Amino acid sequence: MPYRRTENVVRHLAEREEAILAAATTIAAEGGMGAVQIVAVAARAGIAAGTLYRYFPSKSDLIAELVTAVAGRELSAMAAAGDAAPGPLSALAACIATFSARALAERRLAWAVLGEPVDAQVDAMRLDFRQSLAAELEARIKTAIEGRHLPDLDAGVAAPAIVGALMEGLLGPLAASPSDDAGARAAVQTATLLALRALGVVDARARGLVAQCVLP
Amino acid sequence: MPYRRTENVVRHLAEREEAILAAATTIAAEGGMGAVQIVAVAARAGIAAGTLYRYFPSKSDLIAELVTAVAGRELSAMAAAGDAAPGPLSALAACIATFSARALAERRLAWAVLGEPVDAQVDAMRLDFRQSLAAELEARIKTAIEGRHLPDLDAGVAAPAIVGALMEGLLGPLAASPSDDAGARAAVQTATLLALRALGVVDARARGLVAQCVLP
DNA sequence: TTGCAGCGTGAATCATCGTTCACTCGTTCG
DNA sequence: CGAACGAGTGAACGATGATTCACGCTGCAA
Repeated sequence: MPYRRTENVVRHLAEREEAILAAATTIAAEGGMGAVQIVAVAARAGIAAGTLYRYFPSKSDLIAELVTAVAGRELSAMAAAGDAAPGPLSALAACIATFSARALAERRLAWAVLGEPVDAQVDAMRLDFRQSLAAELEARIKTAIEGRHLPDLDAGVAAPAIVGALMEGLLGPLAASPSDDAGARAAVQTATLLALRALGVVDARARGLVAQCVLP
Repeated sequence: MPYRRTENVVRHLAEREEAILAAATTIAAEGGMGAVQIVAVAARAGIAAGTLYRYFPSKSDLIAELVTAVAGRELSAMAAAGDAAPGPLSALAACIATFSARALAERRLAWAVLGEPVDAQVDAMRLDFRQSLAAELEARIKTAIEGRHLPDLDAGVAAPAIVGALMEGLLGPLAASPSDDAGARAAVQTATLLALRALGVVDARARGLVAQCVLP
């Protein structure tokens, strides 16, 4: 029974899978989803195209893991920021600001994973991410409504709308890319302010809700 | 000098070009941009693939004309609705509500032309459309700010954000599709309300701003 | 040291589509 | 009524990119 899974072998395999995923992520962050091609990823990871298929059964699976990883990281950060906030409204504000700030910090990657045009097969996975983002917001919006912190409104429309607004207002090709850190911060604050006001918070800025955010 | 452009010939050519464009639009409205393929469009128009190239130099040009046609129609409707309104705020409300209502009425086509993932070459044209939408809104937002109808805010972020919010909140795959006319109207009103509040209008509903819209 | 499991390889293959082109045939003009 | 023009055709081509596979090589096991 030769070639048992030694420590060494296992580690090597895991490292290589990690390297492939990292290569794919880097390429996505540099050139968008369109640039994530098997040969390119393999080359970046220092292996041949065929080798990649020893680790991922198909390109779709590779992309799925990539999206899942990024989404998981972002969703946790967002949830953590929300949970750390003192009340429903500041939780919402923290979620929105955190998501915005982190997305803006890795703008290209965020856009690749969230909104950039790709083929349909790949798109299905990103849908989950947007769905989860919207779900997280929707839950917090509903909580705030129940606690009378927000006026009654259709959270099912509002949550996706906020996701879309942040995507298009901060990440998409229409958005002006902030040149420096201060500009980015200002954009995040503007976006947060817009989102909170949309939900019916009239004096978000005065309450100091827009300043919160957790950076990567 | 044979084969001069007779009335008949000219009309025939124009009709055929129109038919091709109509076929492409229908296919886009049914199956999204991905389904707009040369052979499929040609078949739907009742001609051969090669014939299509007598009318459009490339697929990109075909898509460009398709997007331009739809965009022009929608932008005019939006501008008209805005111009007919009595003041800057109701103009904004009318623009947003009109766009939303018309987009929702042809949801699949609107999404295909505005947001649906496709390849990069095609995407450039849709960018113009989103750009124009944002520009129209931005101008009206600035007017309203100058007239002190809105608080000071960064219109360059707000306008794309609203476009994104409407796209994602009403058209995108996350949005629940309204089953009936009343549901659609409610969704449009919710979206309009959110957008106006985001801009700083605190009592949009009370002022009756959200009821306006011009249907197709 | 030797045998062999299984990783690594990368050229070949397959699939998808946009685009072309040599040819047919209906229409127009003299 | 022909001759010529040019619309129409659709199979073939080309480009791109994912996926496969037969073979070489590495490094565990005995």
